Amino acid sequence: MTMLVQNLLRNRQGGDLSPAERDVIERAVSEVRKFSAGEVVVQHGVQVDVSTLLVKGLMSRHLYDRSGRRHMVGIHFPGDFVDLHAYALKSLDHNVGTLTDVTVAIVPHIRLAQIQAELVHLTHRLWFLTTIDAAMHRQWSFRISSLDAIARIAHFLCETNARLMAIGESDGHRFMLPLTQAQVGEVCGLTGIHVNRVMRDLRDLKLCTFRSSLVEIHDLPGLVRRGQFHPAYLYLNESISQRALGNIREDL
Amino acid sequence: MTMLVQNLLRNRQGGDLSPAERDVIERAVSEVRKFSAGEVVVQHGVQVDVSTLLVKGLMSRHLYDRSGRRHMVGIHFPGDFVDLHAYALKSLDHNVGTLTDVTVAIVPHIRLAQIQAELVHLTHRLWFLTTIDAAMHRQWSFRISSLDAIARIAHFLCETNARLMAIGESDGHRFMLPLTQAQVGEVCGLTGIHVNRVMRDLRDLKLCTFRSSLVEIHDLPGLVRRGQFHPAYLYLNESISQRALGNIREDL
DNA sequence: CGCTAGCTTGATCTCACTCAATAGCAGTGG
DNA sequence: CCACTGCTATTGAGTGAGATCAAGCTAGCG
Repeated sequence: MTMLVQNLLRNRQGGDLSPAERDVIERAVSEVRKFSAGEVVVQHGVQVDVSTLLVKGLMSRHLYDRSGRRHMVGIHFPGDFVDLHAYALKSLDHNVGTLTDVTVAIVPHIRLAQIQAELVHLTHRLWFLTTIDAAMHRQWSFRISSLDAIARIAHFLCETNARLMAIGESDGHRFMLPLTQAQVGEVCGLTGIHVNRVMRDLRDLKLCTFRSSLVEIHDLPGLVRRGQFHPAYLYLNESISQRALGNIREDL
Repeated sequence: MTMLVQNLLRNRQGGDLSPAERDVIERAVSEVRKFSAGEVVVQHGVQVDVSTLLVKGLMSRHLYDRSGRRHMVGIHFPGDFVDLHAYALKSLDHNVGTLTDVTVAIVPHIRLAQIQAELVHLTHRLWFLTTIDAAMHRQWSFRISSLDAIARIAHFLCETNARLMAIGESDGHRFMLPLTQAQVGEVCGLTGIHVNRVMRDLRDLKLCTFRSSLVEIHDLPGLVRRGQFHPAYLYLNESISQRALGNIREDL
């Protein structure tokens, strides 16, 4: 009843989970936990036997370089099964932490194993989910290596808008994103200072603004174009994909 | 008997596939095909119902930016199940192509579905495989955003050495890598011209050389250090991991 | 033997980094 | 109530790694 899993696989290609499937996942949850902003939830290299489903708040995955600088390789929103891949990997190659205060649902791998043995379709859907991770990572590395600073941030904001739309946390033009400019820098491979200048440019270009954690997109098609954003890699359903591009919905 | 799958999951954590499991995969192969260098094997966005196991040669995954420049988001060696994730995704968000002449084994998804319904452990191992992809992507985006040009190439060469060691294609210090400098640039987010300068630097530093597709590593620990390489993300077994770092094997 | 692809080197340019300084704002405690 | 602290945002000046443009070189191959 707690609706812990209401956003899981919501608005993805392949259709929503059935109520029965949702229920299976919900019952696989052993515990609901809360963490504060800035905590480490999973340390890299440490063997784990549970996975973490994000219910509320923002989490990140990150690596550190030798000089101690953090680099985000993923960011997670409610409904994301943040480290489902730990079920297959046993230990992670990166750290998982919180960006805000969060609520998470803990799912023991032993219950995932039961699901895998009994429910082929649901297993397939969960597998699907972990491969979308990889798709996002591909896009992140594309973003960093091929786009200039303005386009990187534009691309990141378009992606975030699309993902939040899928879970009902963005109306397509406004959403909350409780990140500092420095953290956006960690995502996009830029310094916080440069993020600041780019945000000013985006404002001057009348594309979007980002003040006190509120992102307002004034010209979504323009932002999409500037960021070379194509939402195919998110494997969202057709309706959300179209809206993520700023197209008027002609269907319905 | 053709040993199409001899390198699949070889030397990974969790142990090799059993002969029976190997046999299951081998029998799931519907066809063996050959492609020439530079061909497109899977076009992004096109629905597919087979996956491709690389038997011989090199393949890549890549995206194009608006100006038509290609950016590699993955590179594949024999034993890699290149687009196994297509089983979960149905269509890909990127292109798959050949870098050299290749031989591949085609595995229809319908047979993977049978395996998934019947063989829980093998399914888990295949799932594991797709999540390693994601781990590599994370490392690639780390590499591009956090390392300078020399370190990026050092890191890439260390990774390649490790992966090729796992399948017996590198002795730990010498291996064939039939890529042009421009292609290495596509991998590392650099121009071919700059790759050339960096290769000269690596030569001058007595770390390694790369001539006519032959990589010779003269100082593996030095290369590892320069590239901030930690092979954990490849989930190789302990022995190969140690050798990939240039450590003398004390065990055995 | 000429063509083409890949390698090599030089000159110049530019985007984003670094360092530095200031301003705004929230929370904390005297 | 204000002083103090710490974090975030903002702007300026100088620097540098890698891009771009251009040209010459090398080697395999029809």
